[in-house]
Amino acid sequence: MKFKLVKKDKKTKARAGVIHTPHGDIKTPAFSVVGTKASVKGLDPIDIKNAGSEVVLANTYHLYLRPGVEIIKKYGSIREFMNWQGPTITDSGGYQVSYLWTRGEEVGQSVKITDHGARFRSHIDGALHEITPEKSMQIQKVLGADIIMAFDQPIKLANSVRKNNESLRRTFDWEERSFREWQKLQETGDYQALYGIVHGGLDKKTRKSFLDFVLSTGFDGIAFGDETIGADPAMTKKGLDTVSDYLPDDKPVHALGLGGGPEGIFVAVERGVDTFDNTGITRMARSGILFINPEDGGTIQNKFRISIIKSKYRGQTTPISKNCNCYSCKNFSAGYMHHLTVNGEPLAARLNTIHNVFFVNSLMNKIRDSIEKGDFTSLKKSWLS
RNA sequence: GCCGAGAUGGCGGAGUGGACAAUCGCACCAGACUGUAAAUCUGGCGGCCGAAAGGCCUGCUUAGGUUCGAAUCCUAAUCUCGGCA
Repeated sequence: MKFKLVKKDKKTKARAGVIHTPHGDIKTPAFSVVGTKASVKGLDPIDIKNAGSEVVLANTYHLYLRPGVEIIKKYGSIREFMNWQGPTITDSGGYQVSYLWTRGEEVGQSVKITDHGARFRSHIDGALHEITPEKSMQIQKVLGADIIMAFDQPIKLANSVRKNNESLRRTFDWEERSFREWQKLQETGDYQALYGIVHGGLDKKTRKSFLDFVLSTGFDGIAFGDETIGADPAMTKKGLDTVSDYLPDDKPVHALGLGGGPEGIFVAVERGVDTFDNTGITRMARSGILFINPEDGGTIQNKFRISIIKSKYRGQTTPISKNCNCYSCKNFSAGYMHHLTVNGEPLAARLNTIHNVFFVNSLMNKIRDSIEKGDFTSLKKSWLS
């Protein structure tokens, strides 16, 4: 993998670049669409490509449980398994084993995390499993993504300081072990870039020491995780501001689970984020929340989105947006999309997802163009003011 | 025409003397969605006032009646469904 910076914005830390991977280039800033179980729900690889996506992010935890590494081995990698030709990323599964259960009653029963690793029960059949940093790397080697993540344990702001400090200490150790195991595994096969994850929440000192650790260890890229990067743009701002001054030019930066829609994207990009993934964009599509740009009435207040299930769209003969060039808007009316969504037709998931993914990819293209032309700030103004 | 069953909120359907403005489901309305256990989840849903707690009004086909009290019991009417002619 090689990251090449094309242009840096003068007023902000936004940057345009290219990530060269063994399976294609990713022009940055870019959105990595999420295909957790080697599938972007509702889309096939042609749809994904036509919606403008260059990279897909899958998940170690889910694919390890199903179909399992032995099955993926038969295909070669998730690329062959899902027939996606382009670059891929896998998340390490650290996030999943730590926090997948916190919504249920089984908190503390289904997962036990020690310095050695995470023992947990499968959400599918209850079987006991363990993922260690080494094992996460081994699984990700089989999955064969171009970019892989170190095994970590995200903190939660609601947790006690003591618990979070333990997670942070453990994550340093886990990431170092991930790195050592990864070095061994890269002796064969296609090169997989390993990103180290910078934790620390809103604490500048911790963030900085994590960043220093990631840079000095020799990871190929930098990832930001935890909830401060999540849904709230104001929080994302604070979280990224802790270390955005220290990001190097020669390492790509990924925001894991960046939320907040267009606003969150601008916040992240102007702080040096090159790639990000997000599940809401595709998940919201399936429940009928669709993005619209400023020309169609998108604002910070409405979060640049509409709900296609609202009765006002019943019978509308025009598309969601006349300005949108996505397959759905070019071929179908808003009234038909409303009808499909209200009725839970499988086609609704596809058309809605295509729209949202295309929308975000288009925004990323506009952002990239504006950085190259030197007018990123005015683009941002036209969206956020 | 006769015999039998029934009529509850936009719909389906509970409740069969007081805890009922009425379980629940659907529909509808509003909201949420971070490295996806999510085609998911949450809230509202007779009217009026209130941020809420709560208060007032109207209400279980219609008209009477019994009762301290009726969606629930009685009488009649209307309508619907099933069976027989």
